[in-house]
Amino acid sequence: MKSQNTSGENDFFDLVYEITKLIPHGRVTTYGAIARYLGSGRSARTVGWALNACHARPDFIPAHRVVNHQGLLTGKHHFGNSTTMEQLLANEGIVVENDRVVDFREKFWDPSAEIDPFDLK
DNA sequence: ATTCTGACAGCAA
DNA sequence: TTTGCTGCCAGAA
Repeated sequence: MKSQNTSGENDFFDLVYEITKLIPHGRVTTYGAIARYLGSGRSARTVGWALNACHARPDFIPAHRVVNHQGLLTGKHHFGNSTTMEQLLANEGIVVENDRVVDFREKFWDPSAEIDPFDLK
């Protein structure tokens, strides 16, 4: 049965959306980090698949803050124009050089490490 | 129902 | 070191 979760939705997709919306302004994370936080670990592809459907969501999903583990804007092509994602990141102070987030490691925001249980309640 | 693809990531050679 | 294959989950044909 589908039990309701106090943190949000139980659906993998919705979970991805929730986490993505929790990404701080000016920070980025990776598909694998989200998947890992969800407990799936290697289901990073599903995270990307969920974000692919984020446009179908009424809520704004800052999917531009989600990149692959290299810091590459692999999904930029899904923002309509290839430059939209880069523009959004640049708007947040994130410098994108050659489709890659500059100082990605500094900008990286790991949900499983940064989110405290107190912040979730 | 089966097969393939997809905004990834990890591991083997 | 780089390259390639496999695993993962969900949806479309």
